[in-house]
Amino acid sequence: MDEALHRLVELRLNQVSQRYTSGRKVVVEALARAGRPVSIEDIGELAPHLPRSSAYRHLVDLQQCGVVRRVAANDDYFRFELSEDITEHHHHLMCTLCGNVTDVTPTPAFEKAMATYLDDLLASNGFLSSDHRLDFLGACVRCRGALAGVVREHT
Amino acid sequence: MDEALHRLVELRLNQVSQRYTSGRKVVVEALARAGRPVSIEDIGELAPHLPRSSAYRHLVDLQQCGVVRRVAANDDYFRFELSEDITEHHHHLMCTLCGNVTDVTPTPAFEKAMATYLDDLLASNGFLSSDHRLDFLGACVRCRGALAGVVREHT
DNA sequence: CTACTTGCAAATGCTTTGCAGGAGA
DNA sequence: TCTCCTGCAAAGCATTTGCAAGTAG
Repeated sequence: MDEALHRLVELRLNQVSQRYTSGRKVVVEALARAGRPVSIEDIGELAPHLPRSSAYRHLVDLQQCGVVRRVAANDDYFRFELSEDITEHHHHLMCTLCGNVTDVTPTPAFEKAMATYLDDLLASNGFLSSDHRLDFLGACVRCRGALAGVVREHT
Repeated sequence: MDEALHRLVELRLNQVSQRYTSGRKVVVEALARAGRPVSIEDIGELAPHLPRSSAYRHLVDLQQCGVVRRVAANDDYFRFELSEDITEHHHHLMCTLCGNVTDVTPTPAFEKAMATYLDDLLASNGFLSSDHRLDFLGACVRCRGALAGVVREHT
């Protein structure tokens, strides 16, 4: 299962004359295991022996060959995830309380509405979109639970 | 027209014991005139006499009182725009060729689909979203025209 | 007068890069 | 053996902050 992923990454790296080395593999595995956008900090924890400068460099290389996508979260740190043609198209739930990001897959009904909207944008603005990102900001279920506790105490 | 905006900003600043000074007014006017998310660089051009450190500080203050929202574009620079309760809810068209960002207002049909999707997210993930951002990445009409020219030349 | 503002210069901290040694094919 | 990769340390650069003078009310 992960074999297919590794082979795909190797192929894409080779296409730009680069090698799938152990350091790069570590990064890819960290992203695959996380299943959500991870920060450099996260990668530092998931791969303790990998120097930061190498992690940054691997991420740049993996972005250039289309394996990784950089995600701008609502805070000051970039996150990284496997690109959607490797995983699946998804949206992000960003908790503004704890900062964590979760993936969600859109419902068919919503995807249909999005497709229609894309057509509208091309017709009305001449804008041809190749990709989009939809991020929801709010409170995750954990933080909402914690908040409810606090509120209860104060009443 | 702009009078209402200025009064609103002054009110919000006063609520946190801050003053609506000329420097802050310059920033607000730059954002209002631009009508799209602007970078610090843009602000530097729109308000040449305002020091950067002051611009940054004003933006922080204006964010804290809910007048300004920071937008993470696809490149390395943050952009800033008036918050949606002052302007109107909108999405972004981000051109990956020239880097410019344009605002678009969603169609009623799409807004309806979005509302339904929000309900789904609460039901399925327990995530209560207070806000969302939808950015389209692609090629704007200008750049597409320029590209077409290049492609034509090469055939 | 007292509290908030502002400009300058210096600091901060994430991210990038030069370089020299190491490794894949 | 020729490229590409990697680690370290140093540099870059957008953004933040300390401080002292300025200003609003």
